[in-house]
Amino acid sequence: MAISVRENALDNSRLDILQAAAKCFMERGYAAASIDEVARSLGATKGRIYHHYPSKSDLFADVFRVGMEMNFEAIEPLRRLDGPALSRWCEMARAHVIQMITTRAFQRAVWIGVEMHLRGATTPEQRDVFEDLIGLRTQYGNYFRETIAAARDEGSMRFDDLSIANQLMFMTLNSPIFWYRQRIGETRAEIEDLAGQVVTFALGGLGGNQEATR
Amino acid sequence: MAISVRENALDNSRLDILQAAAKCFMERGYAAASIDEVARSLGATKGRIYHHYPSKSDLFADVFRVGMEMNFEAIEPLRRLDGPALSRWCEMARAHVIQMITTRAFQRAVWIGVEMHLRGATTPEQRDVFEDLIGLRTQYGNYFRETIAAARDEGSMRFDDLSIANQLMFMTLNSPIFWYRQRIGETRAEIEDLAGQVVTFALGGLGGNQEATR
DNA sequence: TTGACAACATACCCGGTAGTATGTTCATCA
DNA sequence: TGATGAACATACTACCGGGTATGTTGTCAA
Repeated sequence: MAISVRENALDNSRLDILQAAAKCFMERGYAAASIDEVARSLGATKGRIYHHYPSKSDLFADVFRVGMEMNFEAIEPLRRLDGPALSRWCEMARAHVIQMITTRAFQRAVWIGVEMHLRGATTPEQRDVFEDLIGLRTQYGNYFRETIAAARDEGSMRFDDLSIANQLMFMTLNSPIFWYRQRIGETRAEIEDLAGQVVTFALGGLGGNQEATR
Repeated sequence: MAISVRENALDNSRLDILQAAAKCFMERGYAAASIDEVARSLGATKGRIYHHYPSKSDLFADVFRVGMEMNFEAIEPLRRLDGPALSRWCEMARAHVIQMITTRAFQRAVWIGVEMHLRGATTPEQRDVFEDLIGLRTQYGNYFRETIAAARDEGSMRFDDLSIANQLMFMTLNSPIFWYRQRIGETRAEIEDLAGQVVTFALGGLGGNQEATR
C-alpha cells in the first residue's frame, strides 16, 4: 500500500508536469516553449522535469500520447454502436469536438506533433518515438474514415474523394483547438450547442442530410 | 531609367528574400526558422537580409503583408460581381482556395502570424506592426463574412451563428496550406478539381444547396 | 538509528541564434 | 576620375535555452 501511495504521488507529479507542459506548448509552440517556463509555471525548476523526462521531446511525446489516449477513451464506447453509420458518426464527431474543447491544450499539442511530423521537423532519435504516436493518430483517424465510408455506402453521405473528405472533416472538427476561448460561467449546454454547430457544419460538408441529426 | 533598373533589382532581391523566408517559416515555424537558414537557402549570408530588414519579425511581417496583398488581388475582381450572393461566394471561395495552394508558403506564414497574434506571442514592438496586418486579415475575412450573411438572407445558405460559420468556413478553405502536397506533373485541372472539392465541402457546411454550384 | 534512494533544487556548460560593427566591391554621378 | 553610397560579406558579441553534474531533503525499510 505504501508503494501505491508513492506511485500515486509520482503519477500526480507527472500529471501536473504534463498539464503545465501542454499549456506551454499550446501557448508558445514547441520550439518557443522552454523547459524553464514549464517548470516556472509549476513553481518548480528544471530539475523536477528532467527527473521525470530525459528530454524536451520526450516530454512533448508524452503530452501527445496522453492526448491521444483521452481521445480513444472518448469515442471507444461509440465506435461499435449498432444502427446506421450516419448516426454513429454523429455521436463520434460530437464526442470528438467536445474532447477538443475540454482538453484543448493536449489536443493542440497533438496538432503540433502531427505538423512537425509532416514537415519532417524531427531529429532521427525523435523519429522513432513519433512514429508510434503518428500511428495512434492514424488509427484514430481511420475510425472516422471507415465510418464516413460506410455512411457513403449507405447513401447517407455524399462526397468525392474519401481522403480529402476525411481531411476536411477533421479540419472542421479539430478547429476549436484554435478559436475556442473558455468564457467565464460557461455552461455545459453552451459547449454542447457549440459542438452541435461544428458537427452540423462537418455533416453538411460531407453531404449528409441535416434532418437526420434530429 | 537607371533608377528604375536599380529599384527593380532591389525589388527582385527583396522578393527573393521573401520567398525564401516564406518557405523557411512554412517548414520550420517562426521560432525555429533562423535568419541564417533563410540566407543559406539563398546562397547568401545574414548581411543581405539585415540590409533589407531591421529584424526577424519585420521580415516575417513583410511575408505576411505580401501574402495578404496577393489574397486581396485574387478576389478583388470577384467581390463586386452582380447576381446572387451564393454564386459570388462560390467564385471568391474558389479563388481563395486556389490562392492557398499556389502561394502556400506565404499563406502558411499568414496563418502563423494570426496564430501568434491570437496567442499574444508578440513583443510590444511587434504589436504595432502586427495590428496592421491582423487588420488586413480581418478586413479580408469580412468580405466573406458579409457575403455568406447576404447568402443566408437570400435563403441560399443556412447556418446558426455567423461568426462560427465564418470560422469553420475559413478553416476548411485554408486547410490546403496544411495538407496539400505538390505532385510532379500536376495539371491545372487537377488543382481546380481539388479546389472544387474543398469549396463543395465548405458550401455544404454553410448549408448551401449543392445543385447551385453547377 | 541509519543507510539508501526518490524527488527534487542549484549551478554550470555549451551550442545555436538574433543582432551589430566593420570591411569590401561595384555602380553611379558630379 | 574620384568620391559616394548601395548592397552585400565577414567577424564578432550577447544571450537564451537544452542538457548535465552535483548538491540537498525527506521518506521508508531494515
